[in-house]
Amino acid sequence: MEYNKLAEILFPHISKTPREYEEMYPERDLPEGAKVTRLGPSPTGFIHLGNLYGAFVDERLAHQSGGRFYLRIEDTDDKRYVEGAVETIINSLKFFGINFDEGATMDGDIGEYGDYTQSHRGEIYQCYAKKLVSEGKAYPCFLSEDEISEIRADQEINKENPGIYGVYAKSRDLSLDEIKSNIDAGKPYVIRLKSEGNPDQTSENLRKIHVKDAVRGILEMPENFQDVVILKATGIPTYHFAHVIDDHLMRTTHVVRGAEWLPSLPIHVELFEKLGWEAPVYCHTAQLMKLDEEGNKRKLSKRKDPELSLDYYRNQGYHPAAVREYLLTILNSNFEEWRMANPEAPIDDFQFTTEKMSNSGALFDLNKLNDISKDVLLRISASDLFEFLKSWAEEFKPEIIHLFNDRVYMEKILDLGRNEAKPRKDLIYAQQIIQFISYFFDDMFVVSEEFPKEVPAEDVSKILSSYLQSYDHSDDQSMWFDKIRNIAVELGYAAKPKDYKKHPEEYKGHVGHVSTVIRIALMGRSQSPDVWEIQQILGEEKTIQRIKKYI
RNA sequence: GUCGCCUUGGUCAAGUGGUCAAGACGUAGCCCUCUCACGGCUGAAUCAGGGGUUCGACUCCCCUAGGCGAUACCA
Repeated sequence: MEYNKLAEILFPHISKTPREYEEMYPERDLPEGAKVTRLGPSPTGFIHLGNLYGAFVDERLAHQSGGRFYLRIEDTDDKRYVEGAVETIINSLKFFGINFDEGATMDGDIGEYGDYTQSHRGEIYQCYAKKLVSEGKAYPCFLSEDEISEIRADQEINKENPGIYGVYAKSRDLSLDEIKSNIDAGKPYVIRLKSEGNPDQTSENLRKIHVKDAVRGILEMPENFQDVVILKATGIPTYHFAHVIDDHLMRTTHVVRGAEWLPSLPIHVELFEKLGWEAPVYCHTAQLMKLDEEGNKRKLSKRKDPELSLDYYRNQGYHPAAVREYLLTILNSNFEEWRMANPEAPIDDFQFTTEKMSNSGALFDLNKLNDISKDVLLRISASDLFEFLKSWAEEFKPEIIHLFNDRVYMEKILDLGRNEAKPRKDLIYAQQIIQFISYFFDDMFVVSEEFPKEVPAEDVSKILSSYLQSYDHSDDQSMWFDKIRNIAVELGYAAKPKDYKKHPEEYKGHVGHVSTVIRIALMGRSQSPDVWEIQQILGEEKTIQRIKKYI
């Protein structure tokens, strides 16, 4: 067989040589140890927490080592393409602090290793397919869909491995003339790898390959024996081929991808070998899981889990720093420890390592996110928090944008109780924060709770009118509370809850019940931060106004 | 079915032959306290099962089970 002739017949339009591409995309000039990583989303327009999780690994690996992190659009499956998806991907990741150094952008490519969109790289893939054909390492396969399903049916009956290999690779041995006449007859074909693997997986001489994985250590797997498709009938490459070509030519050093790729790793290893290239370091990360209705762990799914879409967190108004911090705690088991030792340190000071990554899938834990978020928000100034909430409201809750008209007022509210030795941690995410502080604004103020049952109706008005009478906005906190104690005692309530607990028969209730009445009148709810502090923010006028409504 | 990966409390997990098996979230109780939050203290709760190897196994080996994934001209 004259493979060179075959290659010319199949790829007459390919004039560039592999060598030219090698020169076009030379080794990167980066410092020792610098890592080059990439994110390769398919443009379905949907990204979830799992994508962010992976992107974060890429980003840290590259930027921690002084390397490069680029975005490559993997759109070899035109059926999945969604308009505007690239923009969504870039924006969402940017919001969560993932920035690319090069690759596809909304305004075209940035960087020397493009094109960064796979559908624009047809000639490159075909050039290398041509090379493989010319070396007898790949061949055109004319098997139709029907023929392939027949083969599969046979294999199932015979309990053999499914796929195109060995004797089932019927197009392997076609002569040049047969191929020519097939092509002239207009028969569609794909290009398959001519695998040298041994299909007999059970035999003694089954060959194993060993691959170093930065997360999982040395992996031992059976070699590939499938004549996998590398170029589809359309001339577009499959993922396998595109991955190998692109990550070589773009000089990727570390390939971070989900563990679902583990089973196809042998294919990639054989492709790298056949092309004479060194494979990158693989980092197969565990998948983020979720609990399904039956209580089983399940990989995050794009269709089934819209609530794990990144948009969900933006909608709820989680601060990106909180999401990053959460992701890092599940990404690296020693992060939490580090954070406790370095509560104020910027997150980028943490040395992320692939070795500390877990290799079993973590369940997403909203409780933990919320807990982390409280601490993260505490470290953000009221001024920054104001900006964050305002831009969140502009996007997701325009009807409350007027709350941000009075910046001084809002910042005081956000800072309430945050500057003490034991600061309050009330704030978690925007949606929750707005609800939490709603009573500061007349148009959102509603009385949603009953007065305590210990306080009869006539006492409510007595308490509130005494309170109003004695109210002095300039009282300090202890003067203010002494007055409440006095009101309580005068009306037959215990000055201290402990007294009431000891002798419940002697009192109607205790000072806590009395102050709850005031709290409900002012805030509409029985639970809130310190009343005196709230009044100071609310101002004298609004405070008196709200009490007066009850008299 | 076959192949691969994984398996410590409800969740995230430390642990690499000898530990009373860390810690965090959650949870229960107590303390602080005018409510809530914060903070502090205390508690309940884990090595999937079975075989080996060893003086000794969460740690090494084998088997089983379970979970997840792959088995496409999807990625």
